[in-house]
Amino acid sequence: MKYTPIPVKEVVSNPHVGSKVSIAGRVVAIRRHGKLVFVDLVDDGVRIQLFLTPSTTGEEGFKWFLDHVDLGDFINVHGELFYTKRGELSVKIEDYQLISKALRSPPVKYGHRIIDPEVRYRKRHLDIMLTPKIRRIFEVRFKAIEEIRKFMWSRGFIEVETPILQPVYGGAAARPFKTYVWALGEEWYLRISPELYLKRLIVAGFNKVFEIGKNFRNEDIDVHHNPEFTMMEAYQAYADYHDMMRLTEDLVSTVAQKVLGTTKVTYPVEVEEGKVEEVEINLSPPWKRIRLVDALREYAGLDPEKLSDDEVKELLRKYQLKIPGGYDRGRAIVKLFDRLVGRKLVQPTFVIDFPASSSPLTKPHRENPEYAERFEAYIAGLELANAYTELNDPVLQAEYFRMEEERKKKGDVEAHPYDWDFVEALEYGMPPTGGLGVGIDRLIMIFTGSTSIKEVILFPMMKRGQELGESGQGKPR
RNA sequence: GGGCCCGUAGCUCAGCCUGGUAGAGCGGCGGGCUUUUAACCCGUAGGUCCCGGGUUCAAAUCCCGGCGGGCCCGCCA
Repeated sequence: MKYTPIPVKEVVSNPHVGSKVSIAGRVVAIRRHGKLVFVDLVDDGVRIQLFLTPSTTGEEGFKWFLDHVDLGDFINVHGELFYTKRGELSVKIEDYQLISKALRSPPVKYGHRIIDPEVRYRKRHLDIMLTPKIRRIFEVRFKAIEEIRKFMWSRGFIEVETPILQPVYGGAAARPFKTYVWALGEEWYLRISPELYLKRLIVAGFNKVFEIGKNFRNEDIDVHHNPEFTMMEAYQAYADYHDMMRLTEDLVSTVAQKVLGTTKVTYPVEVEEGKVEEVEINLSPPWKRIRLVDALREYAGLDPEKLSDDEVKELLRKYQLKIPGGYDRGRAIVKLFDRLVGRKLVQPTFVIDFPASSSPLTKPHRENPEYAERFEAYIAGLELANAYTELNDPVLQAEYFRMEEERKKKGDVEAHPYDWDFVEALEYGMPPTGGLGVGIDRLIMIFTGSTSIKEVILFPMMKRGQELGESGQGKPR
């Protein structure tokens, strides 16, 4: 190329009118007015207008441009910066080269939304290319992940990587994806959580670790769930779930401030039956803390501590809730909470102290062993985070694993498998530890006001479609 | 897993109820236009009506099955 292009972003942020610039980008609009042509060029998400006439490029260059440059092509441009009569910063093209050809024209005009969600998600390159608002969602996502790392590093956490392929899955209640390792001749799993490996690192003597990565859960796909999703998990020695609550609210509010410039966001919430409104959500600490049983009392008018088992079972029937692996009072109460309360928690709320039997990796509550020192953080009705004071007693952990095995035998496909290796690790001694998992995709939903997780995942899982080939989007030229 | 809705030109959609020559706008292409920016004006081309089967003299339209998508419910501690 004759000239080395500089980013359009630099040109736009500090325009030296009258100087010559060399830029490159994709042609997204051509407006022809006889012998006077305006072109919109986009480079790395930044748009600038180009201007050409036979007098700027020469008759031949002018004609060649109109004959050969199409929407979607990349061109390299050299020319003078000036303002048009309407006051728009533009580059007067003196020289240009076609540097890459688009064989399909874009399906919609730049700046417009692609309507069909199937096209948007399957051909995300088009969605992002043509719709700056969509690109913005992902800019928020990538910046937020960067700021999460900076925050964790600043708190002294080290970032680690643990296995995604695991011989025994664990750390959550979920069905796994299976895979096969030819080298070993064994069936392995994609992780449903990094939890048990991260706790091994606490056993190893690292005091503060975190990992950002994909988890895989073989479950249904809906507006809140994608089978592969991104979690940030953190573990801190000598900490408990109260410390994790402070860490969570500091993390979310700090990252929001850095990325969005504010700790207030708006999100569409169903304020009453069938009526959705944009509600302002304040992410500043401290967040509300409420015991799970109190939340049921406050938001659903139920008092789990006074209900008999028969009454709990009746409520399960009423709301058509099932407990896989057989009735368990604690799990039933959590189910009722999920069904009746979760979606009502719009402002940031820590729901704390879960029934012990629902939380097999959590340390029993220091004052009442019927409960576990666990919380879930809710924002906009979304479960954003899950955390607890980690169970570091290998004897009790082994007992919980045995109970999970029993549940699995009774048909709970999501019960934990027994992880002997993890129990053995605990037997070498693990300090008191607080652990936290934050759903990154859901955090980005909250930051961007997105009501579907697909909006914040670059390539959400979709069923195999037909090969569109020549009938695909954008007409082949 | 259950319910409802959708699939027609590159895009957005009408036509379907009540069977009879496949339409519009935008985009494309050609022409006009010297400060536009969803430019404008004139002209023009463009179809696997999602796929398969059935009914019928005749199916985009009616019926059955399938595929894909969306929303809701269940499930997701």
